[in-house]
Amino acid sequence: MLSSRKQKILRAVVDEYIKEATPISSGEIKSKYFDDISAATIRAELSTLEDMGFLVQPHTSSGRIPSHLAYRFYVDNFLLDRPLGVEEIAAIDKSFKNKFTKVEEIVKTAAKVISDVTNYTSVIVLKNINKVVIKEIKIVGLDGESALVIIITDSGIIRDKVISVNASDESFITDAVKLVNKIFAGRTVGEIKSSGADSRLDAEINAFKELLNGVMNILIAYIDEPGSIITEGQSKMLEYPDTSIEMARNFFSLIDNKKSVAELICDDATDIEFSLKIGKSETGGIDKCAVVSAKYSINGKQIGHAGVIGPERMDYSKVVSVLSYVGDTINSILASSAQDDTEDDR
Amino acid sequence: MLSSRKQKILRAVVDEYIKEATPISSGEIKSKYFDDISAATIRAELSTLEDMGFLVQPHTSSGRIPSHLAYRFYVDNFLLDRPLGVEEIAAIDKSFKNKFTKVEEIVKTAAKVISDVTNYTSVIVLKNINKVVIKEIKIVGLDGESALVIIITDSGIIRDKVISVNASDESFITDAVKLVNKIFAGRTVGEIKSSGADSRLDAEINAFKELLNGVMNILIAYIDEPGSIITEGQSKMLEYPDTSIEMARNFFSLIDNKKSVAELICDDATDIEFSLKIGKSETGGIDKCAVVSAKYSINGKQIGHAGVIGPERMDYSKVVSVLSYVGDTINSILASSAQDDTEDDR
DNA sequence: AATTAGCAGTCTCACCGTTAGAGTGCTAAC
DNA sequence: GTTAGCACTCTAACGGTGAGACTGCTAATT
Repeated sequence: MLSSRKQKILRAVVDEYIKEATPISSGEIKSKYFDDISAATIRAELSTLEDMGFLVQPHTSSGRIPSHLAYRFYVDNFLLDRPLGVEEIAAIDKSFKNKFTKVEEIVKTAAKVISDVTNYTSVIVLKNINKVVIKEIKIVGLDGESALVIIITDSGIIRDKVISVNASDESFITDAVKLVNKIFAGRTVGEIKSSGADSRLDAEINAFKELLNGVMNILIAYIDEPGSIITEGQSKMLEYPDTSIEMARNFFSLIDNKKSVAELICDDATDIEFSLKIGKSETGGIDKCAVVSAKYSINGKQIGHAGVIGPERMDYSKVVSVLSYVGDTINSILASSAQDDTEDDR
Repeated sequence: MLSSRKQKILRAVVDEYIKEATPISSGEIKSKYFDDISAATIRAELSTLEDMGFLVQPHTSSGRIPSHLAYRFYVDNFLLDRPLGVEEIAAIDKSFKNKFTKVEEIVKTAAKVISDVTNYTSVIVLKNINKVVIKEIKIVGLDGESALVIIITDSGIIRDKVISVNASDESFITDAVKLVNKIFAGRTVGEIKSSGADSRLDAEINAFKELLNGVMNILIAYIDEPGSIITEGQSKMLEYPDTSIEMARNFFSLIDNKKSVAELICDDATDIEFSLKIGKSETGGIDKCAVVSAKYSINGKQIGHAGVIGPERMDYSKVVSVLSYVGDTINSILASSAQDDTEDDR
């Protein structure tokens, strides 16, 4: 275990480095953090902290910079739930004051505000959950050649998409709606995909085969999608003076690959609410970067993950506070409208 | 006017520089482009081309690199309609083989394929045209508290959005639809915005005031939006080895500002189909970058602009070919479905 | 045993000078 | 008008040097 003085010094190095992005010397720490001990003593401590793997010296006569171990220790031990400032809370609340109904809108807003308030790139990954229950399917004929299919579930509209049909007359659509709801309503999307349409209805189905296939395809596409990924503020990473062109390249080539972004943000390994990945090995190859992500849920049902990607020297406390406040806000918006639903399945 | 030999030399410098991104020497040009004249002669020509402002020497003893004037001359004189390769055509055709109905989907696909095939960042700006005529408005009640409003115009669905209503019973919606269509159908969005709802209907309107306002707001929001801007392949810019961190910063800070991107891509000043902006002064501040953009229209009606942003040393011919092929493809997809519409208003 | 002042040692950074090489501009000859 | 040849210029790379920033060590101090 680290002596409390070592901890204080380690914390000082990380705090200063996060602020300055330059190696920190013993003298600097002495003048800003300690009145009672000398720079020499701090030097001795720094030296052992380096031996323990927490600090790194770019070269013999420079100050120390934190290793990922140091950041790790920092977030594990010093991460305080620093309350957000009034302007930050105001900014977040303001973004959410509109009424939303489509999940995508809320998520987009959340991604934007997270990025704006933290000044880092934000990512939200929305799970397409098998377990979502279809409440009702509406079909609106458009022009005799195509129709808009609206799929309403217990968590709102999950999809509305145009399919092509040969709708001869008005009643065709009305009948189709009845049939489609008879088949799909009340079941979960997962169920439908695995079991297919109910075979006992074959006779009825034949008449509406084309339309039914269209709806089926929408549902299957929904499940098969990796989930929607929303990224905001990609350019934020470039605003930090110590971002090199290589870092930028690594960062953007990862960001452009939706699959790896999703993997990075969706950390289901642990049960804890927040996941912090620091450094090359933990972030899937972006050196000097870190990822903070949180599980988001509504009424206890997990709906996705939200996260922030930024430089290793990141304001972790702020990011965690923002992620958690935005998560609470979303929850309170959506929970109210879904309260009358089924019981929690925790 | 430039002698044909000067033109050949200028073209050689630009071609080589686009390939190599390094200053081009007289010897290089001699060996790759000329058998009949000596390097010394080429040197003399290079020197006068520099005096004329077409070439720049990074330092006295280096080769020449093109100035924007050179690129400008190059695109004005040497830009040939190089036909696309089979794989490129195949890639584009493949992306468009699905059936689309929402304009956004097509545009997203187009942006993606343009970026993929050219390897530059692509931008599409879609105009929200006042002149679009509302064919029909459909309203689908969802849960007694909210309803989905679908606005269908002569160019397809332009918007579907959830609004909140207090729909007491089924017939309320049915009546509302009748009223809404009575008021809005057949008029253009621009008209509606400027004139508001028809005041003679005031009595009828009162009952549906809330709902009507909701629809009105959707239409107004549509007009007031600067038009949707879709950007794809932002990271492509970083893939070029001569992209510096400053270039990247300039580039991304511009890209993040939707308004200036739109201004850059939407060049209505000239009547010509393609617009090429090269260098800092023409591109709104991104040094060493160029923008190629094209007007896109359907059935002769202009619907927006598509463009590519990349390094000044860009494969202009390829970009122009791709933009024009994609434009034709979109046109042929959408024109067919809208053929039965009103006559062209050119 | 921990702390500290003092000092030597080490490394970077910014200069400078040098050299090799690349490429030009000029000149005189064709 | 063209060209060969050469002097000239500039860069990039390398090594050396001195100032400055910190450290690590040691010996004295508490």
